Amino acid sequence: MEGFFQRYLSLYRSLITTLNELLSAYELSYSLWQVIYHIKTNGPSTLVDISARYNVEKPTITRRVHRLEELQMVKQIPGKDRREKVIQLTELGDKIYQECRKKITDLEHSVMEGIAKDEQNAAFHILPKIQENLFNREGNKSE
Amino acid sequence: MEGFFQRYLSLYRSLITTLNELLSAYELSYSLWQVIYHIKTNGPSTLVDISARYNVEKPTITRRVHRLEELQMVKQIPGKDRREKVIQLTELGDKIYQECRKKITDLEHSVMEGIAKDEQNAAFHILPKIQENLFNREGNKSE
DNA sequence: CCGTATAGTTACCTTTGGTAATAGTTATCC
DNA sequence: GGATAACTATTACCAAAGGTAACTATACGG
Repeated sequence: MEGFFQRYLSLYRSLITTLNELLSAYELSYSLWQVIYHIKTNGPSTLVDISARYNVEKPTITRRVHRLEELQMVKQIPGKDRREKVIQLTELGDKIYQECRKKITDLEHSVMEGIAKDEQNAAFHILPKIQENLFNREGNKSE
Repeated sequence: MEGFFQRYLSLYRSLITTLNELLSAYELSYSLWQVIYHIKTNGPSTLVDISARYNVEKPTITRRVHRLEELQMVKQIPGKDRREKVIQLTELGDKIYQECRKKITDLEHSVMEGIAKDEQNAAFHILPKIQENLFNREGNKSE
């Protein structure tokens, strides 16, 4: 499958730019959206949860959460552990989630226009498999 | 196809990190690799050629080319036009291209292990179509 | 109780890319 | 032919995103 990476990576810039433009209407970017999405999907979460989920360092998530607090889309409450802070959506955050979710889903549909359903499914299935293969290869290298 | 973007973008970080690690052995990154790849594929090129190809601003390419010059993988010669500088690979640049090309192709293969050929083909075909759909959507918006 | 692990933060740095302005060169068109 | 526009490349400045190291505060295990 020579040239696959090129095609894959070529799409990236277009896609992330479009998403960021779409989200900028709410003063968001895709990286901030990820936090909102994770909380919405997994319920109130800690910084460590989120950083583990996206395989990103903690300070990166600290920053994102602070930004979302400024935007009043998220608030932190103490966890059971006095170290922990549990991050949850505010009402505003939830409202904005709904709106963005809709727009992103629309975009997901419009981007697939004219593409056969079975091709869409193939691509959908293949992506996590590639990621797994990548991960395994990484593992092997450090043995 | 809900969740497609998430899957797509989740793979991105893993992939670009792996590629950058692979290329770091040659003091390269994927963004520098693009320049080498373009010259190798399209022959000696100007800055404008490259920036148009990757849809990236000219100063960005100026920087990449300067970096590649430092690494002595690329050199600039005057074009027919006294404004133009034509960028071409040095012998070293060509040698490194060959080595990286091989490693990247190996990676492309290993990442597809255990994935049916027709699924691979579907994904391969779908990516440019998605990009085109994105592009058309962009176009419509500014009308 | 003390050493270690964990959650989160802060300060600093790197990579990557964009925008605006500019110099030098060529094209165009009255 | 000369003014004006267009084009190539560069420079300086800025922004987004993420990483590392060091630190604070708290929890836990023996």
